[in-house]
Amino acid sequence: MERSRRRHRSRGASTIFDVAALAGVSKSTVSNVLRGTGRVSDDTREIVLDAIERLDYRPNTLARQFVRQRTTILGVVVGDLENPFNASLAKLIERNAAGRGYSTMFCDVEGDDGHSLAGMRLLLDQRVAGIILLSHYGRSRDLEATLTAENLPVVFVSEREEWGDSVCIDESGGAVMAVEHLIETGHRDIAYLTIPVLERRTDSARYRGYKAALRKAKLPTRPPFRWDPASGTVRIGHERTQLRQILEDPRRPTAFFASNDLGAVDLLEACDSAGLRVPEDVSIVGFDNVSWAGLKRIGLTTVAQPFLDLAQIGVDLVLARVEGATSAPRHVTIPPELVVRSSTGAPPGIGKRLA
Amino acid sequence: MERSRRRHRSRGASTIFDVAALAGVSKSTVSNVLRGTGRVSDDTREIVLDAIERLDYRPNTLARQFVRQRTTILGVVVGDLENPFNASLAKLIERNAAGRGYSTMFCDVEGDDGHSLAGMRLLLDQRVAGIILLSHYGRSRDLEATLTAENLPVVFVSEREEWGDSVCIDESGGAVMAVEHLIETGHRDIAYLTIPVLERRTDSARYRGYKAALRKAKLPTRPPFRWDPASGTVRIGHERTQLRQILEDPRRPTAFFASNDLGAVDLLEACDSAGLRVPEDVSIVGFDNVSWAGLKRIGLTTVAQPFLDLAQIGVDLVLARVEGATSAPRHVTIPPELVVRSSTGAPPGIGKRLA
DNA sequence: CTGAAAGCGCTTACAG
DNA sequence: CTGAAAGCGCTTACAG
Repeated sequence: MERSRRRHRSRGASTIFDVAALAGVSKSTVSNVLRGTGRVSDDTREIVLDAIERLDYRPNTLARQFVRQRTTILGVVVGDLENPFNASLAKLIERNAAGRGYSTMFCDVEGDDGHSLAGMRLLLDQRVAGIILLSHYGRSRDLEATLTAENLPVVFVSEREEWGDSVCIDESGGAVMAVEHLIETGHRDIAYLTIPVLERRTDSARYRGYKAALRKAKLPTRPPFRWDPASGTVRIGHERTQLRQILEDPRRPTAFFASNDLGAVDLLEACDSAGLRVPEDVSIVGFDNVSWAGLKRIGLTTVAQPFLDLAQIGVDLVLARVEGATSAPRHVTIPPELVVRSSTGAPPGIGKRLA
Repeated sequence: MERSRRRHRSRGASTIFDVAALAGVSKSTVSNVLRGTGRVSDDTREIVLDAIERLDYRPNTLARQFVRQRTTILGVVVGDLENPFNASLAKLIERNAAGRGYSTMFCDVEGDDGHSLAGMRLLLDQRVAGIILLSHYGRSRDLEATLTAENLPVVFVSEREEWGDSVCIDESGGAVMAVEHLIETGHRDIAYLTIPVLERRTDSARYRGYKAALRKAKLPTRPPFRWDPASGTVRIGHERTQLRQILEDPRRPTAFFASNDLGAVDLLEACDSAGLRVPEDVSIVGFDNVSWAGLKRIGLTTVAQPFLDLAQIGVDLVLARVEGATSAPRHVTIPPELVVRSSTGAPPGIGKRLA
């Protein structure tokens, strides 16, 4: 009777009930076999597995997720999926998660907060098992409140916040590598140039590395050049000026360490249009090694983030917690790598001297 | 009694039961209010809505999806999420879907088929409401079988297959625009150059446009140059040669229409290293207008795909079907747009004549 | 217009 | 080791 009622289901996929009936056991036993709960005799297991195969049975994920009130979905919150840095990371995260049986649900929280929050709600309503945050641009307050309230595993990738796990490169160490490369190439006047999209904390760490490297070499540091490429304005301390003016000033730095590749390529273009040659007149180092940094026409020397490691460790961290770990937040730091290309070279003075 | 049993739930979120109790009505009525099923008196509705608000009740999505055996999740299958073309589209699709209350689940099916199929299984097991396919690189056979078996709404974005809805630009029309631009600039010997990643059908359409434009102008066409940038080999008909040789041959085409931007930028670099100036010696047009095509150092003239329209129409099409439409497959074509930058100019002969 | 009841396909104590 | 039963939080005919 129960059987006949059930048959008006649209899709004829078999259920745990069918398997139990065919195997001549109870649903509980089938369930135990399915979940590998040990207390099933080998004979019974055989019979059940056989029935499963004969019926081509696959457990209904929706039912399982419902009864467990937890899914095998990972939520990925990302500032801008189109940004090549995020796109590279997103892809690898998806691959890693899929390899471990988890689906990946994305939420692009760029732009206005209303949309972002609505998007986050969708993610939370779907009861994702955990959340991976990529460059969420710091609206961390609300997030923290919401996510800790839900008691959801959270990992920051390429970013660090104390209230969740995190994996990122040694940011200031990477900056040191960048600046030391410039110093070795002969530069003595190096500026740090940063753009608004960069997360504040990341920005400070990179600037810290910049200062450390110069101090170690007993060279002067400059305050950060805060550039808004859209308007062309640069803020240095309390002073405001145009990038153009800086570039046209003969006392300009001979090299720029840009806080990320997007800023670096914008600077590259600004140099081009100011008639400055890179690297003959100005050297530029970027940060991230986004996918187009290696285009020959760009040839950006940059600090590479090991995307594969970031993605893998990020997924590991969040899944460990999803699957039960309850340690204090773990913070993993991995080493960056300098990639030297054609945007750096000896400063003009040295160049002449050598010639 | 039922009440007390229920209270060992971990999260104290209120359920439809709580709302019903507080409002003094049945769960059915609450459900009717929630789903806007019309047969509820205004008074009752008021009371229920009030209770919902007081309890900060939000329906349990997992339960709803389970009982309906359908989710509000859209699956996006993509060849390579890191590819800037796909990344742009993916982002906009996510934004559009979220705006309409649907979450987006990604599956990157790049590379080996085993992983791809496993990824697809995850998507299907999650009972996504519909599927959006972006450049899935043609392993269409299995896909069609699987997806039609599941009777799932499917839309192809920037691609066309008869067995699902689709939205794409007028591919051959775009190619005509590209080639006519070259003709107008003075070129008489134009080649079509294509790379392996391009989907076959797209490739043919673009080549068709190439031929049409040249024939209309009564200019000679060439067979497609099939280039594999990895090896450097070009296949033209049955002949095999190296791109380098083609470029060094004085009888080389004065302009290349590359089948997409990735191929175009590779060609640009090949020209650079062969000592050919672009556009003085060789003109290049790409296709897609990926995010970095506009970098000044690249400056690729290209046929732009209107990403926003593609994403929006794609989501519209699949959701229409998700929400009940049952028409025959619909195929939407939208116009492309030529973006002229610095990679095209007059051919060498004309240049001299003008000088 | 409203409510009682069955059902979706699993998991999870609990008995035996 | 195995099974009967309750329960997860909704939706959906069906009666009234």
